Amino acid sequence: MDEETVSAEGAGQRRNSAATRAALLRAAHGRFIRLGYERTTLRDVAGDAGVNIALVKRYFGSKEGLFKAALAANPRFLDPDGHVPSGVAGLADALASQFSADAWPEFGEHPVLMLLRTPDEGDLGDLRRAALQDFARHVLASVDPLPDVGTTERELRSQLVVALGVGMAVLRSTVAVQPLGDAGPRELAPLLRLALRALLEEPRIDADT
Amino acid sequence: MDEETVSAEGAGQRRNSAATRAALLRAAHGRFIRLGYERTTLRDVAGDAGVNIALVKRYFGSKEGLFKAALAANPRFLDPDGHVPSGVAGLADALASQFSADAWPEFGEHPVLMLLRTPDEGDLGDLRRAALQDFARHVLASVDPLPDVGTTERELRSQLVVALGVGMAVLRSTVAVQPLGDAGPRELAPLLRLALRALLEEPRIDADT
DNA sequence: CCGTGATGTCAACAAGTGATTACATGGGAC
DNA sequence: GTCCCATGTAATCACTTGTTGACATCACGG
Repeated sequence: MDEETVSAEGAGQRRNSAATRAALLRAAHGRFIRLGYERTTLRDVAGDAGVNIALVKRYFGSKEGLFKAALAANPRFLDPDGHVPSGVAGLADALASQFSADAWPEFGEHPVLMLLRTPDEGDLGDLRRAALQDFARHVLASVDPLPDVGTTERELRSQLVVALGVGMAVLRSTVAVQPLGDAGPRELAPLLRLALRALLEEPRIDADT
Repeated sequence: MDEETVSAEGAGQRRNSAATRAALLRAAHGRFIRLGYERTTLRDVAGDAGVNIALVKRYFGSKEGLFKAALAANPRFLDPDGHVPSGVAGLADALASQFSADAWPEFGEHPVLMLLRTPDEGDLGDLRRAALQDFARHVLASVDPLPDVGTTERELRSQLVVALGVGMAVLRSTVAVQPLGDAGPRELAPLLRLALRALLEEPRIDADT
């Protein structure tokens, strides 16, 4: 892989624990997003950060501690600037821009991919489940509640929107299916508006075509 | 994990290369789907099949050969019985039944998950890209072509449908987000009809709400 | 200027991986 | 019955991984 992407030797400081820790965290964050937990090796992370591997233990205790720290530093979806988009159109625009090509250049891939490809064991599974449910909650908060729809179906609808986003991220990054892989917000947003308006604003279709 | 799930000692045959090969393949297929390529170890596969690990080399050459064989044995989506569903309603029903809980009991998870969590190196990436593009092609074949829509946008629309399916599989199996995780075809189908009708039959929304 | 704690380096370990080799054994051909 | 090859077994190799402890070195207060 490409090495020395981020280095701890930024300023003149030869020894700076905060900078070292930050470089390690940034390098790990990128690898966790692009490669997942298993395929990320501490030696590669330390190589990216330009730092000795033993410092992972010093600053994060273990690989799992490093992963949890990166997970805590993961950006929130749909409101990276702190504000929730309003209405289906705004939500579709936000999804389109965040899930299209060339978004998240600092990570190389969509940060939601960090939540997948994680061992199911222990509390890591709980952490990502919570993060994705939070994602769905943000979707729900962006639109007016549908009348005549129970809370369970409302959750289901919002989670289908999240599923659409997750699937887009996976197909774009991991598999690079075309033309979805290179699609930008201008091509995606109109279609996402279609799907989101149907999933979040239209009554269900029960019987026939 | 659970061991001895499938055994080569089915019949009285003490030595049967075909049975051994099949048991190995079935055990590997299940593990590849549930755990992905990396977390699947040949020792566990051989343990599941009740067979010595060296037989993997004999029958499949290597771990990658075993993976390719399992990938070739993967069921086709949307037409496991050979017939393509017709119309958006039929497509939604097929998606709902294949992507809801308790489908694919022989694998434990949705077979599409085998296509993800695969190293990008070499021809494995090409294989899964082809499989997913084939999936999208089946989606397109199930519906009447939209007038006034170019082929690129048509492909994009069908791939968004695939993204929805992939996202559902991921959220259901890997993350187990509720209520999507336990949703059955009866809850999913009406909502999928909404999304699919919008994505495949409605004209795009360009300007405002 | 020196000691003391923080910071970083080095070498090694145990566990687990896929791969490979030499050997044992069963069953059918003759 | 007796070869003989397909089939299966056991042991091991070379390698990578995360982890660890002992040691070196820098920074800074006294």
